[in-house]
Amino acid sequence: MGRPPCCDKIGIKKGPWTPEEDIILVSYIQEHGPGNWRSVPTNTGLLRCSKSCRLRWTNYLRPGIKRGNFTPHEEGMIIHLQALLGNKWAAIASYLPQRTDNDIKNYWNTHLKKKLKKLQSPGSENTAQMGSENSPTSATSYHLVSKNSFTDRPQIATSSSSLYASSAENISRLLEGWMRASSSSSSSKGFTTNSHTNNTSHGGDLEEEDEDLTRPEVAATDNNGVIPKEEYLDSILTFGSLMNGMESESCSGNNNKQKVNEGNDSDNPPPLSFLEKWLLDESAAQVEEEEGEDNQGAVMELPTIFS
DNA sequence: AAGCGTATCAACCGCCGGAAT
DNA sequence: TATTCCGGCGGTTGATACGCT
Repeated sequence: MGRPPCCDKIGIKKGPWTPEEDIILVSYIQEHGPGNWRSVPTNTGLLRCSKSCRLRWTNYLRPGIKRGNFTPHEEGMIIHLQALLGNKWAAIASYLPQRTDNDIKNYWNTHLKKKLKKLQSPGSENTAQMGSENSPTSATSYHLVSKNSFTDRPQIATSSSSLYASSAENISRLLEGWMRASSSSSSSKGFTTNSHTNNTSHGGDLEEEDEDLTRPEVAATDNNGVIPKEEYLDSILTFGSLMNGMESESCSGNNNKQKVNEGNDSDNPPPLSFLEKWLLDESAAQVEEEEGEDNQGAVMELPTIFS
């Protein structure tokens, strides 16, 4: 009974994805749109199982993904949503369209859990309550009083500055070349641009600025044939656009875009609820907050509307 | 500089629910 | 209705980067 694991097949490759595989996958999805993952390995020749393809796409290659460290507002949202929903990372991610559930899950496990534990520890004035690991907390009122408590976050450099050590230097350079050559013309089309416009519709806060925040440490491509991760991703996506979109620009600008967007359907939040209204309000507040400069020491107090 | 411990995150594993047959 | 298939989700792991001694 039950079906065998899809990855049990002989010849299925595991482990980190190579740039070549990324290009193949992106090209294929740009042409056919996400979905029907079962057929992806077959049609692309990728020696990966369908799950692996889907995961790679949704967690890494999908356009509109914001990388780098989380903003205090995002942290607040995650904490609050976790309290409300429990470890429903996909649900939580739907409120943070630029973040993947995997990212949120990782961030929770590596940062927030500890942070809350700290705050929860005896003697601490800031008592942020946590429920059991897998269930929503009963107390959903958090007062993460001082924004300073977030300042010990690892700096951007930790994740986004890590270089994507390409296993195929040639591909990296090829991609770099593609990107440079097309940056002027493709800057207004293709995945990245698409995602930008796509995600600003529901509370996607300050993507442009956030990108700026995450990019400075990513200096220009170094001289060792290693490209920064973000630039690498841009390259992959641009490459995919060029591969599939060049010959039929209008097609890629419409049909494919739509298909790709379908892949983000899960990102489309349900109709506005009380929670969502609050989140959007918070988002707006966040914009003002960020505009006001980094306002160190400012109070970030989460509302207690759910208590 | 080397060794060691810790943090981070991409990717895998296994289960579940819904769709298809 | 029962069975199989597929996509999705959450938990976990392993490789690597990072920081400290």
